[in-house]
Amino acid sequence: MTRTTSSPPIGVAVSTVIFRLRREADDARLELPLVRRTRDPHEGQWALPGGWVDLAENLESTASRTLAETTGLAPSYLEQLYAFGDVGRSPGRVVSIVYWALVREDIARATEQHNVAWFDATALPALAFDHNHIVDYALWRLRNKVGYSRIAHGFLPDRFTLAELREVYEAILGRRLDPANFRRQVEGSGTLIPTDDFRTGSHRPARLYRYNQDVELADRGPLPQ
Amino acid sequence: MTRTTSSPPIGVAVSTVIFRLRREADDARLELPLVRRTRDPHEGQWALPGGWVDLAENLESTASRTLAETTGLAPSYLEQLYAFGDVGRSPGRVVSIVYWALVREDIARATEQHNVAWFDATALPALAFDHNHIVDYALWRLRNKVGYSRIAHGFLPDRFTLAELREVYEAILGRRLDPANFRRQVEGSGTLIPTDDFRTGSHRPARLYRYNQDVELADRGPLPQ
DNA sequence: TCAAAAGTGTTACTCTTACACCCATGT
DNA sequence: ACATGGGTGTAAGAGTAACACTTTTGA
Repeated sequence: MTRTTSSPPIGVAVSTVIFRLRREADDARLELPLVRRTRDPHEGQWALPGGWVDLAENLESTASRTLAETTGLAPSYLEQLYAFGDVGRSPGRVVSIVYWALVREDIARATEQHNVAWFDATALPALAFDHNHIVDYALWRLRNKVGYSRIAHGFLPDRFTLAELREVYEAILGRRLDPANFRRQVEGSGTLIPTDDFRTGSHRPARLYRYNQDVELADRGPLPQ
Repeated sequence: MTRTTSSPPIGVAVSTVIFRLRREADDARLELPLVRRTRDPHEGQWALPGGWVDLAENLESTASRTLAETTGLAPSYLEQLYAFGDVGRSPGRVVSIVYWALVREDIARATEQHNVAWFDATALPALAFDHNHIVDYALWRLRNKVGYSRIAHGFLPDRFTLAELREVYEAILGRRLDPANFRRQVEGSGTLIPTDDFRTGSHRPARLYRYNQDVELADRGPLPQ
């Protein structure tokens, strides 16, 4: 198990699937940013943002850095997704550690960079490498995780109404939820703290809630790192 | 995002947490094989089996290979656990893609290799690198996964009694389960097919069951790769 | 016939789901 | 006043957990 440094090295890269929630007239949908490749392989095609891992940079730091470079934002949630390293997935043997992230910004901020565009996460074009596959897996993980953890709040500001929170769940899960039952479940979980303020809108004002920071509950296990 | 091949390369390794079930008088417990390191760093300490990834070898293949070299066995279950790549975890920057596996063998076969020993998974000595942490995470994942998938059968032969299956669950979860309720749950899931044979032992014979291969149910999502 | 595991029955309790209904506000 | 979303009540059904009970074998 000594490292024999003869053959050409394996490239280690990090890519990140970054989700944001785009609110529209009657519903909301998931979007993610893609970068147009300017060189081979797959020149001209859209790909996940990412980059090579610097020798003195942690994997998660690389994900945060490329995320900031692409969107100008800091993630409200960031987690490792999977390490993809099959021999044929890229010329010259590259192992990609893929992360997935949530960002809070709803409207496209100063994110208008060249060669970066946001796409509907459920209707993507043909991407470079195995990136379609990776996005599918990230979507599955997001939908799964929303069921047993509090990540939905990664899309929301500090204070929000129950209807806004429910809208996030509905966008992720792709189906409507009963407002009455949703309220009871989320109130019963103890993860929300009601504030004294209300969001006044077109009809009866709705109470604003914020997160209970103390409750790290059910975030599913010890962090691996 | 071009690969600048100036600095020394990042090493890419695979390690594997291999679980087996050791049956004893009244209960069963989880064990895993460790390898005694013969060089620095951490010479003399116990570590997870693993090795460098060959340039033409898939990550999962590397896990299978090192698993076979260590135990002489083929895994009945093999899944990626996590990619550990923090800067300080090993001298010289190494990214370890860690897998976890189940093997069927109950008794120690011809596994008696030099510098390889099996340890109680819940009472390990101080291991090399961050391997204690990795094992903890693998144990958490195993316990978690047994709740919603069929991996428990990775420890059992083709045909088995419900008591044997329950014993596996009890060893993994670390607590007793009600035989009556366990039977109903597992029978109701439709994953088991009863055979016409019975295991005759010290008391009333117990029916043998086998797996329903058709039901890939609830193995939780699309395979990432 | 007795101990012990195999297997069945029953009940209480929790959680989910569906949906009826009242409340409070802007227009 | 009324439409609309905020918020409460309630009851049926599914799933869980605890435990009493019957069955079948080897010793």
